[in-house]
Amino acid sequence: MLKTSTLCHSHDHHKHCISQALESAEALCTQRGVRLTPLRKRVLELVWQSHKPLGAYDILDMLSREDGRRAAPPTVYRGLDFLLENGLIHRLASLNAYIGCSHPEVPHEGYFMICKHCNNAYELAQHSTIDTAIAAEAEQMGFAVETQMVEILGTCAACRAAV
Amino acid sequence: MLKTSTLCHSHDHHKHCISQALESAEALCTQRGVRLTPLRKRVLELVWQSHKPLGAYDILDMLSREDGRRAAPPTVYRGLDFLLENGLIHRLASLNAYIGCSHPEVPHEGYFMICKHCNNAYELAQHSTIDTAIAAEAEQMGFAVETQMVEILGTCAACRAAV
DNA sequence: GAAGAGACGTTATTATATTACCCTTTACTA
DNA sequence: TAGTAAAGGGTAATATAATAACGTCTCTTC
Repeated sequence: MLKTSTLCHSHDHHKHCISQALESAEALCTQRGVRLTPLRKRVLELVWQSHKPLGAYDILDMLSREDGRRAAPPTVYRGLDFLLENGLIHRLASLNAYIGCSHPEVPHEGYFMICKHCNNAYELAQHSTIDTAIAAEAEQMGFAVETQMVEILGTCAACRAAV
Repeated sequence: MLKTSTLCHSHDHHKHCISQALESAEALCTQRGVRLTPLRKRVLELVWQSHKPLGAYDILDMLSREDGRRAAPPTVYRGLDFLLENGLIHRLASLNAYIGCSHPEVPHEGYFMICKHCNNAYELAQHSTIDTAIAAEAEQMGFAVETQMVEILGTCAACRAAV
């Protein structure tokens, strides 16, 4: 039942990946009656340009470079907040970083395996056994779950092989 | 199989709890040949004074108040680093906060349920079903786990009852 | 076209964490 | 027991992450 976000193996695939994400973001926003403004779209695009988690200030630098003038933090954080609220990206608390969500249609928490070597973050599918386990433990404690943070750091299969 | 850290229900119990923690910290450090210096001990004590996660700058303020003079950040962070390395406290990434570990004898990752209302953090026992689930998923991906971060935010049983 | 809401620019500030430098204390070893 | 290396910790400065407060512009809606 394990499913990871599809990683891109080529430049073309990656481009496809980004445009796919933007397209479905547009559709979702339209459907929900919220506005995917140019700024928000640009932030989303920047986040997707890497499959690796990106810091807010990284995005800020990219924006600034594009524009010439220096963008200010609230500009980026507003974009990120909107995208988070709409489930289009996830925040990785352990890295203070943000990453595109591969399945924004269904609101969900992100479970991640993060490789310390290549920095890729693999999003685990919802309804994994982890999900079940957490729900069960919470139930047992009488704890009402609101937000979950599951971030596993280590070495991915590819990097282990590459030693 | 669920076990939470014992919460203190009275002032006396709490005092007992702190001295217990300090005692076992002393023992562990001696056994490991590392030094639980006065500063480190003081930081540990401050962390334990609350069962709620405490920010580094909260600790800094407490230290400063005790001393009269203003302590500087590295003072606290060095203490926290030592305590983290020796498994005497855990760091909660989602809150940028630190909390005493109730079972420092066995090195382990912390799994936490954090109540948004009372701010208590309940540490789940190792070998919980969550543990098993994560190991299984990692295994399946060929991912070598190093560090885990499981932080569940919500409302604890006591606070739910208290509505 | 006036009122109100939403988006975003701008400046400043707060919160969290680290670096670099230097001196003292501790522990080891000859 | 003197010499020395390593560890501990004070201090100032800086880096990184996030928010607050306020103003303006552009829509919609009446």
